[in-house]
Amino acid sequence: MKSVEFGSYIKSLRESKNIPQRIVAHALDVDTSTLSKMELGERQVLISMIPQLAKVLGVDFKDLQIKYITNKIRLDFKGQKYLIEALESIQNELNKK
Amino acid sequence: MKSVEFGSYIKSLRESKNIPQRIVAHALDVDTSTLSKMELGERQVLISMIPQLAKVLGVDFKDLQIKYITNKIRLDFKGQKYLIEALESIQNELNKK
DNA sequence: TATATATTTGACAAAACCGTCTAAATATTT
DNA sequence: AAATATTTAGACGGTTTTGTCAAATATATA
Repeated sequence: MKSVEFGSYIKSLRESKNIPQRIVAHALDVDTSTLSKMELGERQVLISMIPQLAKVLGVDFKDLQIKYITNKIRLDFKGQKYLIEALESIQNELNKK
Repeated sequence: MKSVEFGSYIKSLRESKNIPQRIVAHALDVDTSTLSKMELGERQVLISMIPQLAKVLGVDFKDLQIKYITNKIRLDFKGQKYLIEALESIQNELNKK
């Protein structure tokens, strides 16, 4: 599956700071080929990579995690009629705890 | 990965109505072996199956979709620090549209 | 109990997905 | 323009996931 969205986001972040893939790839412990594919949406960015990614890109971890999650939910459940209700339901559940 | 939650839910639904796997499997166009594994969490239930599933099990589609989505989000993002904020963010976005 | 029905299991091949390697393509610097 | 650095693409083997088949278990019924 080609998802692109989050990949192109981190790519634009990286480019805006003039960091070569070499550096980011090393921080994620993959090679530049894999990172390139992640940026182009041909490989998944794992949620476990968000901490290292935020660090090496010099952005706020919180913001990046939120970006990642919202993007994933948008993608996974695009067009599902009761997504809003589902989000409310899980929020209620989380607020209780 | 063994996720179980939603699988055992539809299994209990099916059993409470005394519907054999044969019927449900046919509605989903898989064989009973696959359905058995879905119920036991050894195969994924696809979101695209929810309509047929609701119909054959005689339950409300809305409720079942919500159940599916909440379960998946809980599973995918368990332990992520800013999940609540991400949910709020995507809700804002959806309410605007 | 014997028989039929339902469910689960394990083996299997097909498909999807992964990260790496190599080399080509592209961009940047000197 | 040449040299260097960066990014992308394709091929590859390895791993994971998939659905089916056939056999093994479990459950229900005559």
